[in-house]
Amino acid sequence: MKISSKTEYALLALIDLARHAQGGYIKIPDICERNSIPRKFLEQILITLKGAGLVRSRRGQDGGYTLAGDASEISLATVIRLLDGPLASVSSVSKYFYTKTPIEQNEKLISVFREVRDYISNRMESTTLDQLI
Amino acid sequence: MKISSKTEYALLALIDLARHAQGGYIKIPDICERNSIPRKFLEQILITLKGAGLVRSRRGQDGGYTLAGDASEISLATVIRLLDGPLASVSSVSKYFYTKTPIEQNEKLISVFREVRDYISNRMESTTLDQLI
DNA sequence: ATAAAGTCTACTATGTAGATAGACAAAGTA
DNA sequence: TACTTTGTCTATCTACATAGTAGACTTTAT
Repeated sequence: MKISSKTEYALLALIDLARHAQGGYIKIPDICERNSIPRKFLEQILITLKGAGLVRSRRGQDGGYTLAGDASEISLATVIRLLDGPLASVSSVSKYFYTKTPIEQNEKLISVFREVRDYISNRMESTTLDQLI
Repeated sequence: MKISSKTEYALLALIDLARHAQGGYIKIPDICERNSIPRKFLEQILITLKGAGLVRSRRGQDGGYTLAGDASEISLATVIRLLDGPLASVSSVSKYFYTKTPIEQNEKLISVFREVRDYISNRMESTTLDQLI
């Protein structure tokens, strides 16, 4: 029922990039310092973000990171799913969602959690980076 | 962002007890069988529930468990908090909730998560066992 | 060439989830 | 009283995830 610090750092880093979008490529140490993120940890996170096409990078002097597209195209849901996996809030919700629910499972209980999951999903899907600058 | 199976089992067990409220004390093996819960695991969970005053127990022949009060007095929130801890969905939300938010923290980001946490909280607080039978 | 970046691979520590095992205690029943 | 049936307590275990750290390597601008 919580978000990992990996995801939290990823979001802070992306927002940092969005804020400094005009400044060209932003260096890892700058992002780290402004957001209190451990350097080596952020490196890994950025590589994941790059793999997903959310950011671009350049090496060497004047290198660094920058958003690959517009901040309005990146939702919280995208980032969370990338780093933390599915948003489901109870294991059965995702496990049995597409199959028949076992008789033992409580339909009403499942539906409460499904409702919560849908709310979270909508909220995260509809919030984009540009709204967080 | 998910509920542990411990909590899931606890809820299933409590609902089971609520369903069989007329039948006096319900035995652990019966609950296990009806809900596919590992026996020794459920034992521990029930002891926690008992410690919190949600259920009562009796040993020996005709022993077992029963709800301590009315099913309408037990909310999902109570059970989840008891077994999984706070409902907060991002570490900073609970960590900094009562203190000054560090400048590095993104106010808007925090408020999105706070909003989600509040929604979950309300939903879980207002859903009680008797609605799940 | 060289310095300043990012990149890749590996490792480690710590905690938590999800159990399992077995001795023990109480309560009812013959 | 002895026995059986139930819950209770304590200890232990394995697997995996989280949250990082270390260091050698590669690319690029000057």
